[in-house]
Amino acid sequence: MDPMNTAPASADAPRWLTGEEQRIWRSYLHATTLLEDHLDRQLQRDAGMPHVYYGLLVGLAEAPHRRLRMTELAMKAKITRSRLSHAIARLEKSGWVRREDCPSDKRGQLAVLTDAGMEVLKRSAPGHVAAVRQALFERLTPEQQKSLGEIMQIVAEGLQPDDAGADLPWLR
Amino acid sequence: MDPMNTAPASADAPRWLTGEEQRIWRSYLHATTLLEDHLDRQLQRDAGMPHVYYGLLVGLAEAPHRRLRMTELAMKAKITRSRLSHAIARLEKSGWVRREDCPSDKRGQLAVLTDAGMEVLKRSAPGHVAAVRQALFERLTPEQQKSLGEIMQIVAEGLQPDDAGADLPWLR
DNA sequence: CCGTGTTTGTTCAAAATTCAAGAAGAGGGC
DNA sequence: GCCCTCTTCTTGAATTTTGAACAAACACGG
Repeated sequence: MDPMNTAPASADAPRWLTGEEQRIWRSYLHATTLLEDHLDRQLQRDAGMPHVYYGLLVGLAEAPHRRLRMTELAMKAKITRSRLSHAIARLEKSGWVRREDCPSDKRGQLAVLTDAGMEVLKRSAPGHVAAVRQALFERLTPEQQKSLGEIMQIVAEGLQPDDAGADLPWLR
Repeated sequence: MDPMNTAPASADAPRWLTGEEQRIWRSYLHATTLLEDHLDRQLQRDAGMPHVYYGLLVGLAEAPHRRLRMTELAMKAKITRSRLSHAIARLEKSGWVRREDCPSDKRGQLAVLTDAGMEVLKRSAPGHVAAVRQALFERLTPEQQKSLGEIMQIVAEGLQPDDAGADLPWLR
């Protein structure tokens, strides 16, 4: 009846994590930071860019005509437009991306993957995939892989900026 | 018999991710970046520091006498000593940590959690735990939580700098 | 005690990220 | 048209992170 009764946000007696939850959370933190660092170093060494930037090139390579509006690319990569602006500037300086004006919207910019960008992707993709494989998939059973996919899907959905009000169902 | 036969590293025909593996990997990337951003903003707003810094305070709070050698703290938090140096400098400027010389090793430094640091921890912990709960645990079944713990444990173990040569068992 | 190699922690500069602010265009309503 | 609001993207400054280089102290074989 009373929504405040079932979700006391953060007031009153805080509900701490149980010992088991703490172990899970710590494992999560350790695994994710170690993996991200690992891939960052691998790509910095082999491709000359951090993991996020690599992800941007992949996003462009998959898009029709290898180009995407800034906002779309930002959403696809789950980063802010500001961050993307800086990132694209850097990738442009490296010659892997160029900007184009959007014909239909004079405010808009298209990020376009250059041939050089496609090249560096082709060249570094195998090593990157191998790293992901070795760090993640090779260590997990098929069941664990499936489970991981479901779990991450759920978590991601719960955090989409779009679904911001998802925890206020009575306002929908 | 021949180790090279079972692990062609990254040469020759690269073994790409299957469609299902790609979905899993993307979900992983989206979930982890969204969650880390979410917690970073939450803590920046409520505690005035990013998530990693908060983790450092927690690490100190758990340590005997609320103090830890720099290297130990760095290992506990899975970050480099360089990064830790900067972070501690910042936390020191905020008054939440202070440095002490290590008695037994003149090279060493101890990072010590101050009372003010303990205060900010106490004050912001409930909100942080609530955020973790809401973003992660509340959305997963007990089985999924258990599975997540096991998976992350495995991944983390595989990336520990200590275990660097774990994929070269014949050298052990 | 003297070298030699390692560990510890810091520093610098360069790179990356965040946040707030802002310019410029789009999209209506009137 | 005009006004108002929202969207798009960029910018600049401050913060954070990285990687290499470094000094100081340790460890230890000789």
